Amino acid sequence: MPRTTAELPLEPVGVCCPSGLTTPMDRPTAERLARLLKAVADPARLQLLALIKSSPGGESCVCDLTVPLALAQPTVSHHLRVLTDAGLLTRRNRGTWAYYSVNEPRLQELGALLG
Amino acid sequence: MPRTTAELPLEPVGVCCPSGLTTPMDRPTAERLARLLKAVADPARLQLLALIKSSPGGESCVCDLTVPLALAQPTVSHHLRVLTDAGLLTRRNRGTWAYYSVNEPRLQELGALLG
DNA sequence: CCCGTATATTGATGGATGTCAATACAGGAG
DNA sequence: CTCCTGTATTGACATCCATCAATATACGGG
Repeated sequence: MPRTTAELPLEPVGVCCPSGLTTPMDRPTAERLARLLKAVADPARLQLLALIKSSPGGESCVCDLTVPLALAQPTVSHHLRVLTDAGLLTRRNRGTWAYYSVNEPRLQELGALLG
Repeated sequence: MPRTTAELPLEPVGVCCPSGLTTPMDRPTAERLARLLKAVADPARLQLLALIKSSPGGESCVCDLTVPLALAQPTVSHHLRVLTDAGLLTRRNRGTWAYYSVNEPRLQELGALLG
């Protein structure tokens, strides 16, 4: 994956399609939504979302996440990037630390897609 | 993937964890949920769910799905199997035909997980 | 019993992806 | 400027996965 710069955040769910898969879906739309769902469909990333969301202030820095996930720091950074590129996390730098928080409206849009 | 027999349907979402990722999640739980989400995180399978759900009677046979998906029949059968193994589709045989319908409560559980 | 149709399974293949070690980058302390 | 610490990126590797052609299985009709 030769990507030198951050990916554009994917577009929101709601603009493209009705909730609940109530209508046939064309391929391009399905591919966009699948990319978004793939961002969530990973055990480490689910744990990250749950951890960040349930941590005090609703945000965590990378160093607080590697231990509970039992993964190497670059791996955690990778997952955080995938979630951020999907628009599900927001990064905020404070000094040397990078704090991530969950973009909840975005998550809810994804959930509404299925339900 | 040497699988000679159909997989057990995965357990429902609700039994394992609160809605909305409001609490830290252990690895085994995260892996179960990720497997479930992976079943949906594919363009062809999203199209299948939308197509089946919006077809008359809420069910379709394989032969009605290959053309709109523009995929070979074995590929469609494969995706239907993945969704069925995840408990998101139900198969009902009528003569030579296999009719699939969406297990909507199951889908809603998945949606509630995120929202 | 044999054929045609509908569906499922197998095997092979190219491409995506999760993981880590090594390295690069950035900011603060001294 | 120079170290140290926290984070991001690169490169490599193993595994997974979507896809199709070929084949197998199942069912109904004649």
